[in-house]
Amino acid sequence: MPELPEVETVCRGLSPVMVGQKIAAIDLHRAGLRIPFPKALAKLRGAKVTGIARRAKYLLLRLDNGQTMIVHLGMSGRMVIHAKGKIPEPGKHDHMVLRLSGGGAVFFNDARRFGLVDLVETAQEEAHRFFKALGPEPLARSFTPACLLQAFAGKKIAAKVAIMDQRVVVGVGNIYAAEAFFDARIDPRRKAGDLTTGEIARLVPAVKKVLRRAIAKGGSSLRDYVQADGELGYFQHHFAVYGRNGAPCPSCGGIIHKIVQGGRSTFFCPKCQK
DNA sequence: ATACGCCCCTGGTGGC
DNA sequence: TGCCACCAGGGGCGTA
Repeated sequence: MPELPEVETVCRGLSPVMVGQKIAAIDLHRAGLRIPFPKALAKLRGAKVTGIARRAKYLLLRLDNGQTMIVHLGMSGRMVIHAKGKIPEPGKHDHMVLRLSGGGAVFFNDARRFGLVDLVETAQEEAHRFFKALGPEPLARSFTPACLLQAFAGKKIAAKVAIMDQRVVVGVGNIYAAEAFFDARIDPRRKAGDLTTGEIARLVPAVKKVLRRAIAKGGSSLRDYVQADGELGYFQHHFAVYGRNGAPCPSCGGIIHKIVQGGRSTFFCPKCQK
């Protein structure tokens, strides 16, 4: 159930395994996930992976045929690396198997099937229906307080719901939204358009901080994970508020509350976050 | 344009 | 031990 830091970790873990390798075969074990698997996947045999990038929570596998394979892990997707000679039979939820020229394989496993795989001409990537409306990357320099202030202007929805809108800024999921609002000491129930310049100036660095910290943690755990079982991107986090309803606030010792916003759980400290 | 609810799907967990 | 309700970190899309 990856958020941006997990996807970034998967991206970094997959790179040394896949970049420079050719796709020897792609095995599909069902018709598709959230969207049908593109027919053209079958034609990728022999294409070389030239790089792996991330946009929002999408993994982008750059190929030397001018195309990019887009992979989204959804809520439960995993990429599992199997070394040459140690490739098991695909299991129930291993929907796509990428076999590499070096003899290894990468399994895309997704129990809930909210993930997706698509194929796009790299040159036309920006115009892809999933990408054309995306906001800035949260860790990019272009994501500034001025930028968020403008995006929030006039919005009547709760600020925490708004920060998860991919048109405002990409990749801020439910966990890190909660953590960022706690870090910035802002009540997640506040209307987005009501946040002051000063609050926005706290929120933007808070978003960057919680994401950077999680990515750093993922990176440090990467080697162990690959060695353990090939599964990428899942590591132990420590959260200040997420999932801690009823527990003491790490700052004031008060009780962390849980509410529902936009159908998702929000955790916050009413004493610290105003 | 904005806001909101729905839906895709399976598995883990906790209560009874 | 079994059953079952409930919950889960995403995000596109339809409707008002």
